[in-house]
Amino acid sequence: MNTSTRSKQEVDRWCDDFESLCRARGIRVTPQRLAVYRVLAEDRSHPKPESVYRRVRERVPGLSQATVYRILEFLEREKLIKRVSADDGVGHFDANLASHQHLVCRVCGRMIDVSVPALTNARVPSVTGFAAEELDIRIVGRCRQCARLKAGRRKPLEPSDPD
Amino acid sequence: MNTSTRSKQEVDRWCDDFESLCRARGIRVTPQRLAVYRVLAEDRSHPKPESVYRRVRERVPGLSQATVYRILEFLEREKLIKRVSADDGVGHFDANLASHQHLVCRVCGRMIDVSVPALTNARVPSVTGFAAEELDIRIVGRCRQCARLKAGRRKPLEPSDPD
DNA sequence: ATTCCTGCAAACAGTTTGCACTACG
DNA sequence: CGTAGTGCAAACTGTTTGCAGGAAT
Repeated sequence: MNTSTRSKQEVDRWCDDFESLCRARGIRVTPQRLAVYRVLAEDRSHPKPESVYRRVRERVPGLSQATVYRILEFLEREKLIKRVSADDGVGHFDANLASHQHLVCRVCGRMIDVSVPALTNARVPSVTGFAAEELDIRIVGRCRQCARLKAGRRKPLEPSDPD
Repeated sequence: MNTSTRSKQEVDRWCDDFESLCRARGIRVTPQRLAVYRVLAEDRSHPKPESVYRRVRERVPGLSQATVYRILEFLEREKLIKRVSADDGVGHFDANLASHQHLVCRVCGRMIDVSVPALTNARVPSVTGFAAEELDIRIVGRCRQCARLKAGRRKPLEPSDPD
């Protein structure tokens, strides 16, 4: 099983839920929004806007980059997707709203979903003077491929979306 | 006490350590590097390159932005400072290498150091096929100021470096 | 003296915006 | 039909790079 995609049936279900949730909330459902959401639902690799754009465009030819940015920002504001924190300075998005953590390779930047029970169940600490809502946990290290390489090479693999 | 600065004596000590560590490692010590490091040591607010530039420039007049970027990247590579993950798409840096967490306000973006024992002591989980090295934990919520404001206002306060 | 660092300015990459047009509900 | 969404292109912000001169060891 390819770890960076989801099964078609799961994706279909997510998209159906997405569509009904939008309608219920009075959010307009456009082909562009549906397509952006679907690409995110299919892709576990936390793609960047540019990569979302490339893939959505194959299905919605006229699509413009600006629209992708606007949709991603909008869906994030509506809490229908999440923006995941990364230190490469570019946005990464995730349709998986369930509590989980990310393995982050410090060499290639790849980000892989995991769910470590001890962390998923960790209580959000109470801190005075701060309304803590959730924990965002990244496990930083080296992925299998990068761990093999001897130090020295700078960028053995391209970041998150190699395609 | 101002939570976003460190005492002069502590800063001096950090800078001394920094300088001797550089000499020991054969890293050239330039006024620019020293000044960038000092600004980071003084500032607990995880400043962006632009804000580091502004402050360092007051002390090193000729300084160019490119140099700040180069120094930040260099110091990070040498593990003398850390780049902290943020989702505003711009780099944020931290001279505090001790294990700690960040409170991140989802409204204004402010990032505050905390050390929650339960999290600081959390064991780095072992994940097959991944050489896990450290945990990067962000506690996301609303800071005191932003928690007070009723929903509606978009950006009550400016992100991390208001000055 | 040699090697590495810095300043400058231009190039770049990612993201945002104004405006006219289109389409969802 | 009205409002909100989209496409296009230009503007912007943050960051990187090439090169010539300068400084640290």
